[in-house]
Amino acid sequence: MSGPNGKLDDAARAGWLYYVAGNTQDQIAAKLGVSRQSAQRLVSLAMSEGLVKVRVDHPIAACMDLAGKLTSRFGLKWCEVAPSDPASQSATLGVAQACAAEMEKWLRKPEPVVMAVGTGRTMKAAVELLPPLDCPQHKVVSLTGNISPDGSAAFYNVVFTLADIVNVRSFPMPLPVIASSAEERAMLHAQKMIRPTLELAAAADITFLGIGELDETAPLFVDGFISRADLDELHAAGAVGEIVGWVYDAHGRMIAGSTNERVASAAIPSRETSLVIAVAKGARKLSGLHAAIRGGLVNGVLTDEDTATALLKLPN
Amino acid sequence: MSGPNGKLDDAARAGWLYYVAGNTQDQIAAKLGVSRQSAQRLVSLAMSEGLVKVRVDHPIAACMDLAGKLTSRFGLKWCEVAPSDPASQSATLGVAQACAAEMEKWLRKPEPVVMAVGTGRTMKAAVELLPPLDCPQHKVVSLTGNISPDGSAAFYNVVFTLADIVNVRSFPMPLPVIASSAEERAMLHAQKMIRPTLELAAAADITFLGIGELDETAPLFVDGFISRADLDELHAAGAVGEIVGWVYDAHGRMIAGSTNERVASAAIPSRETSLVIAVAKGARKLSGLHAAIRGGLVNGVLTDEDTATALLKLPN
DNA sequence: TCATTTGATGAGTAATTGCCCGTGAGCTTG
DNA sequence: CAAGCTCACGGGCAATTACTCATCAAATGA
Repeated sequence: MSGPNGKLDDAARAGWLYYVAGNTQDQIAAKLGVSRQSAQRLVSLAMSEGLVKVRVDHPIAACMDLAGKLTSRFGLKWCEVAPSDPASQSATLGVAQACAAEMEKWLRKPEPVVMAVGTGRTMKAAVELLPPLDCPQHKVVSLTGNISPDGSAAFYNVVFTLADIVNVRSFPMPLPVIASSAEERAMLHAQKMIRPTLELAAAADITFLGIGELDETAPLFVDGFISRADLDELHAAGAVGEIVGWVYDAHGRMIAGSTNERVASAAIPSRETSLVIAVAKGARKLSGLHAAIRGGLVNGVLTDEDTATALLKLPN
Repeated sequence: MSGPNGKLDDAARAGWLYYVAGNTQDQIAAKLGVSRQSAQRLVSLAMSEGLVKVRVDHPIAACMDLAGKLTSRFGLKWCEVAPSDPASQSATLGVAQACAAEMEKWLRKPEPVVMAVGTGRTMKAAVELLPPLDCPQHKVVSLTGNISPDGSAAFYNVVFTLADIVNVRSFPMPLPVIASSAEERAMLHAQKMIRPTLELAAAADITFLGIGELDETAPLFVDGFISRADLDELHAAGAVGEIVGWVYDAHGRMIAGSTNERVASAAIPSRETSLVIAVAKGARKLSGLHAAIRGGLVNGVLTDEDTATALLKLPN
């Protein structure tokens, strides 16, 4: 009767009665003829010995699992993985929805929050999914300029879109994305009207950023912010991705010189004081996302299952 | 975002965080940005929607499951199924251990208990597994006589064995198992010394009984309590099993006449006032056990996995 | 033999969970 | 448009569970 495994037998019994039959620990104690405390120990033992296995039958479960792995693997502060929807090959759908949900969560907080936002198609899609909200206590600041090279408003700048939907104090950055020279950038940033916005960006509590790829379809190039020569020069320097215009290599180190000397965007908010979330999915953004994570440019990730799986196969 | 399935997504998330990640409902509430109560509802929803599946990885789990099925199928008050140990083909091992454990549980109760015991190899094996106990508050009464046809003490009468190990007031029945005639039985039962024992048996709180098969190896026949002619007569009357000498048919109805008119054993205690547990396993005892259950001769069963599975395939 | 260690136990208590109920938003119906 | 209805929500509270601690008995070892 009382062998060394008699204990585990009882633990299994207790676990079964608790998790499968739904008994309370009091009932289990009565049925097993032990004290309630012992029943509790048995249930706990059954769990810690792995006798009880729980699985969640829902696509979300795999996502939660991947998010947990990414978090511990790359030392993230936050991570969420959206289901990859094989039905729609929309570049953004699942991730954008999740991003909108997370933004909404922050915007619904009663205490004032400073939210910084980057730019790009994914971000644009996300803010368009936001429901109308009234949150005058918050501030939303753009990290990038909103002026295209041709002088028009940059289409993928998202602060205006967001402000259309959400009643919030918004702070666009009335600058070009990339200045024509380092000197011009310095001059622009020295403007009285710009300083408060830059300071606000640096004080962000929460930051949502898109990742720009730097292949032939690089948004910076396609949208005309940088030239073919700039692109070639960046490639030569090992550039793999870009965040609000700042270009970095495969280790997440900023490229020295080149277009980075002229980027008019605010710096990425401190990962010490702000939760900085990269929102990106897809094979084309994989290396840029990976580099941003391993380089510590971001401390939060929002991506989809496929990309998360791919990330886990890459080195730290 | 908030589709009809958004709710289930959240429920799955909550269920995952709760059961897999081990978060408290407060933590889940914080992560999902809802109130604790809502988190509780989500966890509960995940469970009731079947999103969360729990399984216990232990031989015991299958036993608990079978026990539950037997209980509801045959309307039992109590049921336990011991694992079938393929390693040892001992006729009794697992079941006897479980029987000993259950007996011990009763004997450890502080309040006085009247325990009635039947006879047989399984019961004998069970009581031999009992640890020494001191419980003078209880009474153990034998339902069967302890005198063999040759006048010696019946070997498989278990009260003496039990009393050797456990310090308890024991009440053997100083009678033959089967009298030579109905008249002799009446006379024996009328004895002054026997009446209190019979009354005690009728007042049992808990009863443990073996099931006797009635094939060629019927214990009653092999041990010489009944003759070949008796056995043939019983077969002709449809007998399939025997409990403390009382022979019954496939529906659990007592055989009228024949040896039953001479059985000196006490009646099986009332299933209204006593928990009457049949302790039996094996294919040879299957029909006898099944008949005893469906006929309501017992309201508790202790058997092994194989026998339990076989029982479930038989009609009510 | 006796002191020490180890492990199990139950009391007490803090934390967590389950559930009832009033409230209010959103919807249907007259 | 008002009245009635449904239902999700969160406050509050009781039940349940988890954990800490002191105690005790068996095992161990000098």
